Amino acid sequence: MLDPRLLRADPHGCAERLATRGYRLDVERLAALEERRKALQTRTQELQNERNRNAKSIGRAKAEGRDLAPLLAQVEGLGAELKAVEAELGAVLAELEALQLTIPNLPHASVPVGPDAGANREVRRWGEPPRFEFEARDHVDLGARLGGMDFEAAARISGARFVVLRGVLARLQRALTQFMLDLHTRSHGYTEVYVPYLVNATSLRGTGQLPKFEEDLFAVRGDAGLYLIPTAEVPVTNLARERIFEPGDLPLRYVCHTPCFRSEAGAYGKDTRGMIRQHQFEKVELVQVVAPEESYAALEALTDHAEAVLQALELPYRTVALCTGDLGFAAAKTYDLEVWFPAQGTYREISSCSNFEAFQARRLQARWRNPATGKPEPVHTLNGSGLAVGRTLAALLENHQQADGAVRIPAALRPYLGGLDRIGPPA
RNA sequence: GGAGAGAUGGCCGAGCUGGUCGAAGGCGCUCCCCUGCUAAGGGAGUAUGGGGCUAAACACUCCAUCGAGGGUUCGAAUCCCUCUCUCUCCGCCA
Repeated sequence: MLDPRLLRADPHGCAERLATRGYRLDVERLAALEERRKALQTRTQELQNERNRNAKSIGRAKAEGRDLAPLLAQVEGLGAELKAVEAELGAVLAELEALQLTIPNLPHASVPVGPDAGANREVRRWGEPPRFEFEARDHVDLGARLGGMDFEAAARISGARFVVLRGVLARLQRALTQFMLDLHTRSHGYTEVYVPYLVNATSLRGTGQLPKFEEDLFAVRGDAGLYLIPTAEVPVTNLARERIFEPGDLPLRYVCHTPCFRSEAGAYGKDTRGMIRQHQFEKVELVQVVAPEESYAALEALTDHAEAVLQALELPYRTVALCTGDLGFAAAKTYDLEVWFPAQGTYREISSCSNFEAFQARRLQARWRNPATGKPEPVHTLNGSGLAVGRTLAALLENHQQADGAVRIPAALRPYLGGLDRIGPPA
């Protein structure tokens, strides 16, 4: 949610900045609603004030034993009028809120302006794409040869876009997860958290998945109104909801491993092969809650933390600053990390690191007491994948494959696999 | 799953035979005074969100909030209904 005061004070400025990300802000509609809101709210409060004063004078009169009839006659009709105005105000506020909840965040000034992914700006590259003396296999082939990556079994059990891992590949996924958690907790100052995988609608509204992106979510049957988490971002960021932090409490740095569930409605036909786009995948997520003036330094640091995983795993990647048109709904600025996939001969997203500024914090009512003003003000929130484990597994298989179909295990990961330095097809 | 109890400000805790209660009292915290150190004592202040006013802020003022939502009433922390959560006992269970 944008700052309602800013939206009121400078709607055209907001509209201009939102236009760079392809969102058209209906300034007239907003102004009309705002005008009605102001009139109705003022009127409501006047009537409430009148009611309160009347009630008090009746109370006094009763205490003094005076006749209440004339006073009661005086307030007749006031209640009905108040009720009517309140109802109208409620409707306008609901409409205003519904509109505000669907307005995306303002892009930061440093975000390159452009209509789509084509305008994204590469900021750096790390590592050399491997050159093979043979035809590079993709992770699906490699997985099949190694044994233990079974899409057919998953389809039988659940349907398309699931995978069953067995044996060394299941262990490899677990090893990757452990490695990432250890790196972030030991070297990057994050605290590991364990959180619910089912969350309520309020939590999803807080981080921005609702109301706009309900079709991407799996809702759980029954009347509890719960959803499967699409990312750990939701429960972890909601740790800050309805809280007021003291300056000394910040920054909060959390790392969390969870499965993620995405319905990916409408995405069928794209990236259908392999573990790249699944309904269920593992992810290690980094979340930070920081004082506003720290947030852009925190974004750089958080991105470095995610990059450190790729470097330790010796996976070539590039870092891309998303342009205004490619930015996610809630983000003010985003760096995507794209890892090299040899079989496709291209870089593909494996992490997305974003600063949401106060956009989520305002929806969450996540605040800190700014020592400069002494008042509660929204914090800034950030998150990034550190990393998506399924895609990391796929990238690792593909980048470290050998001519014989075996896969080299990078040194950093070996302690998590009992010292194994390669995994090969069963003898 | 069954039975019962409860949810009040940063914390504890009164109020709950409806009226001057946004809420006693205590603790904590902040500021001031006093005290030649530490201790003790006196005074003032100390919730959150929103509206109006303002170029903005301060100040001022109004509204809302006593778990959430609805209802009764001129008036609800107090009465009624629904929901959520917490605690105790029993059962079940990884």
